[in-house]
This record gives sequence, C-alpha cells and structure tokens, in this order.
Amino acid sequence: MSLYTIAQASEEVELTPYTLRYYEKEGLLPNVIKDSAGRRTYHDDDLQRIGFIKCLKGTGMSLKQIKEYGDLYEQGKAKFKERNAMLEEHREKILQEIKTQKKYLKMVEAKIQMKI
Amino acid sequence: MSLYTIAQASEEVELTPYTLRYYEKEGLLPNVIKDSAGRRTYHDDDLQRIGFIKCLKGTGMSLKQIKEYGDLYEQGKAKFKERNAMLEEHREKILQEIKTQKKYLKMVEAKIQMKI
DNA sequence: TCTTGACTTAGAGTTAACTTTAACTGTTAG
DNA sequence: CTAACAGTTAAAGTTAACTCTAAGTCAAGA
Repeated sequence: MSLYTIAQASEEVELTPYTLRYYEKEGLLPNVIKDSAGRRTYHDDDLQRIGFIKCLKGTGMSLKQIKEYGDLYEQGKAKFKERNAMLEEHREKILQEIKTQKKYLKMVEAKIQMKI
Repeated sequence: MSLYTIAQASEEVELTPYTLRYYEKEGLLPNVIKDSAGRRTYHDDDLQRIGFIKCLKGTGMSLKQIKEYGDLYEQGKAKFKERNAMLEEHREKILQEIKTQKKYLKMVEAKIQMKI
C-alpha cells in the first residue's frame, strides 16, 4: 500500500491524528496532499519523514529545531551543508546523551545494590 | 564545607534557586532546614538527594514518580521492597532507552552519510 | 542609621507539546 | 434518503516543569 488516511498513518507511525495535524500546522509536514473531499492522504515518503521526525524528537530535538531542519531540507542541495552540520551537531548531542544515560544507569544500579 | 545557601547549592547542583524551591514545594526535598532568619541551609545529604533526583529525572522519570520514590524512601526499611522494585523497573526503562537512542543514532548517521 | 543585597512567600505567568472541543462537511451502508 | 462515521477547521484547554513577580524580612557594611 502507499496511500494512508490520517487514521491509518496514525496507526502506522504511532502518533495520534491530533499530533499529525499539529505537526503539519507547525510546518513539519509541508507536503501532505488532500483528496477531493479535503481529507489528508499520507504517502510513503510522508511516513518516512514522520519517522525521521520521531527520531530527532526522540533524541531531544525540539519541534522548532526539527522545523528548521525540515525547512533546510525543502531547499534541497543548496542547503545541504547547513543541514548536515545540524545533523552532525545533533549526533554529538546523542553520543553525549548516551554517555549520560549510561552514567545514570550505573547510579541506579548502585542504589539497587545498596539494599538499604 | 557541608552547609550551603540556596545560591551555593544552586551552583553546586546546577539547578536554579527557583527550581530548588519548586522541588521542595512539590515534596521532593522534605528535610531542608532553615536558619534562624528563615533561610534554607542545604546539607551534603540534601545535595546527594538532589543529585539522585537529577539522575531519575534525566532518565525520564516524572517529578510525580520521583516524589513517590522519595516518599517510600522516607518510610525507610518498611518500604524497601517497593522502592527497589521501582528502581528495577526504572532500570529496565533506561536500558530500553539506551537501545532506542543507539538506533536513532544510527538513523542520524545514515542520513549524514547519504550526502543528498 | 541607612541602604544594599540575598533571601523569604504566595501566587501568577510561561513554554512546549500536545489534546480536546465545537461546528461543520463529505462518504458510505442500510 | 438518511443516519452514522470519518474526516475538516479554528481556537480553546491541558499538563509538566519550571520561572518570574511583588511585597516583604533580615543581616552586614558605609
């Protein structure tokens, strides 16, 4: 399949229809096409884009920054450098965050072992 | 040193005085002692507690849940089992989160490599 | 003594990210 | 034909976690 109603897309990407409309309103999903009755029809590339949005968001990027990234993406090759710089910076953030999580994991494990 | 004003404690734990007062109001810091002039004096064990709050919060536990944990902690040995069960469950959550972060890291790295 | 500065409180305001409501429209099954 | 249903919009409401304001207190230095 390659066309989805908002309900189907919602199921597929595990976000509510409310959230999908909200993301669109915020400019994170600029290319959602509507059918003759004005209903959104999500395509595979929309779902992929949403998947990447979830990735960025899940690693702590704000919707505002994700929009900035998406806006650069819209501008194609011209903004490739800027866009990739954002991703590389974000990559560092994720690496740092994984380190922090591991440190916190050790703290929790130590507390569990304390047995008091 | 083992006594801190709110400004010093704030510096030490990297949270604003506002946040420290807020945490206290929410019941996360039940034992903060005040001096004769009514000013908070933070002790080393307060700072340690704040450090663990930061750990739990930094790994995605809500302040509400952190308070629940703290309340069990206040009740000492009697609630040890319950308290440790919370931590073990949280430990699983952290492990899962680290996995997810690693997956997302790979996605970002793949996007960087795409060069388009 | 006066003023400065760091604290106090209760309560209001902010921000991000949804989430819901109300009123409406178009499609489909009976 | 009509009722139910799945969608639409703009705008209001919610939640968590702060963050700030206003009005006041207290101690220390000039």
